[in-house]
Amino acid sequence: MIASKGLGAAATAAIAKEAGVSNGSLFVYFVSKAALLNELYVQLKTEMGDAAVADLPAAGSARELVRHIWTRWLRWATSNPDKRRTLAQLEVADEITLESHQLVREGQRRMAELMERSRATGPMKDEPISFVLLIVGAIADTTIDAMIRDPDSASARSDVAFEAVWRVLAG
Amino acid sequence: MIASKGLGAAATAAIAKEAGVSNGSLFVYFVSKAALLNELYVQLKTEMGDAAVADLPAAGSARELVRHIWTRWLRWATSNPDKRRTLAQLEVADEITLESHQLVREGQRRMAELMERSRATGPMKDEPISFVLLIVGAIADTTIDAMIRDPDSASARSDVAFEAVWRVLAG
Amino acid sequence: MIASKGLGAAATAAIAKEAGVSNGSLFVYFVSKAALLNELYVQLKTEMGDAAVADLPAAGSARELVRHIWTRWLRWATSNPDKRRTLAQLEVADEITLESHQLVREGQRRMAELMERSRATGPMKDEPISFVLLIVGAIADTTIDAMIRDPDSASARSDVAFEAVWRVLAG
Amino acid sequence: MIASKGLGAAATAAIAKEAGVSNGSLFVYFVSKAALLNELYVQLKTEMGDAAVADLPAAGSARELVRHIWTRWLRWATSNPDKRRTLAQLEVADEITLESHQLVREGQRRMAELMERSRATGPMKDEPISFVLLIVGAIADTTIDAMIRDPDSASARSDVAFEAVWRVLAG
DNA sequence: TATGAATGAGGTTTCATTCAT
DNA sequence: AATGAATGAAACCTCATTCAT
Repeated sequence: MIASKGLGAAATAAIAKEAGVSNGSLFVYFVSKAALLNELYVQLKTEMGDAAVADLPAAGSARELVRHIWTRWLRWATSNPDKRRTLAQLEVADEITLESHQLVREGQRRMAELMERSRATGPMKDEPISFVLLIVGAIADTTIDAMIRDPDSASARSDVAFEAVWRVLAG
Repeated sequence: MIASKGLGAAATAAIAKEAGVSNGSLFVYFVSKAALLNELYVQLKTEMGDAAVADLPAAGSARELVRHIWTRWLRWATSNPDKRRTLAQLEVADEITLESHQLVREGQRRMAELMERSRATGPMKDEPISFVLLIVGAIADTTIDAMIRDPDSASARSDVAFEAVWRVLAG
Repeated sequence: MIASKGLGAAATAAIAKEAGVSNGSLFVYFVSKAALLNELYVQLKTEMGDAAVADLPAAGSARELVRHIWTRWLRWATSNPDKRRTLAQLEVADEITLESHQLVREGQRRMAELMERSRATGPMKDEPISFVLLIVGAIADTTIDAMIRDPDSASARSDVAFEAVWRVLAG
Repeated sequence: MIASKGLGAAATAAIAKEAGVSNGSLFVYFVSKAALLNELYVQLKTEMGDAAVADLPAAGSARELVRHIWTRWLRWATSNPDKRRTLAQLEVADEITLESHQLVREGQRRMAELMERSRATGPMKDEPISFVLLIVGAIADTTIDAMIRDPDSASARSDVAFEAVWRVLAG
């Protein structure tokens, strides 16, 4: 619902109906609409993070590992455009608390560690890792949007963007 | 108001009060709340674009010109954190029409031309210029946020991020 | 409320208060104010039509049957001056849709059939039945208003008006 | 404006614009919107009444005189459908004061006198003349509406309706 | 006298939340 | 635990009227 109509048009009554439960039941499980949104946000973000680091080989060069993550990340997003779009909306919603944002950052520690290795000797070696992660995330999101908008060039765009990311990280 | 409380909390009554006019007067000048937001969006975006390309020297290497833009751009954003935050909210608001987004894109043609020259021989030479612009914009926004969050390192962060952008564009 | 203050003064808030429910509850049962008015119109008009043809004897001359209807019709209207006044307002309200007007016409088919028989050999035999019905309705409404305005002469006026109607129909 | 959009959609601002004067000027000449509507009502009704009794021959049978009025009356209404429609709206508007309604009745004394002669020996001789006038007016309005709706049969309908009116009046 | 910007009360409608069943 | 009717605050918007110029 959020993906198609936007956050503003997602009334609790409509959400409950779509979920096949009654209006009141929604508030049995979520103390408020904000709580529901926060939980949804953390869950989607976690799912995305898990998808990105799934099947990560134990060994391999830093480039190979980042490439692995990059590919899974973008694949998840383009395979789940609704979830991706919902995430984009929730990311900037002011109902999402600081706690949720922090919780999510915890869940992406695995990815952070990998980035850490990749940029350790590169030109961004003195920046906070959180900043580096945000930069890479921003590029990824932009790439994903372009891929969804223009599926025919999706694969090529993903490759070019990965090279750009690698130049950012490793020079 | 939008900057501090978010778009959801910006009721027309509150906006009018803040502006020192009556509720009704607001609708004398803007046909609807959406119209107000769209006009605000276009105006802020135009102001930002103008600030970025102000005092652009007639000659100079592509790198110097992009550096010039980058500096002004980030300076405007960090000097006007409220406007920057408002813009970030409006960018994803669904009240903003396609027309406004297109109008804004027209206004940034100057920047687009410069980017065009910079990436013409680089690794992104075959991508649509709109995609390249979006990538650079995403990096800029992320950098701006970091600069506002941590003003002490703002200057250093801006420099490092510019180098990253240059690597993205020119290899 | 409509009867006493007019349609313009019947705010949904006032209607809800009068009905003993909250403002919001009104919109649980009626999708909009227009929907409420339309439903009210159809219901009142149906009630009036039903009252007019109630207890209609199976046999009898055309004149007797029309007289029967005339009497019941005027009795209903004078016994329910509020409903009658409301109906008069709704009849010309532009919130009432074409659908509602047509729906109402269906419901008065019984009356139409009787009129049909009455004017079949009279001077209006070549006019559309809808026109004949409207003429009779206009005379009835005018008579009802006069009866409400001056209750003492109500009975006499009803009789005289019926004779006039009969002259219109049957010559 | 009232004719086309209905009374509800005739805002003073729109009326002023249509009239080619400023918003404020309207209130220089009319103390309130209600005053404007009342004046319009009286004026239109007077115009209609005047049109009906224009060129009235000094002599002639009662039937001929009523026929004369009937013809002019319906001609005016069908030639000025906008005015007729406006009048229909104003007739039931609750902004129109009792004074205006009475004023109008004065203006129709000429017509009343004629009706008086026509029904003097007929079956409605004992009814108040105001009631008789209202009945005739109701039939006229219904006929006019039918004529506007179906211009092809307008002439025939006018004739048939006049005969009906005559039967009402003179038996 | 003419103007038109400013006003603010009032209208309809939405929706997160509650609570008796 | 599940329900869904009821709620009322708050949102957006309209418009008759005023008044300084």
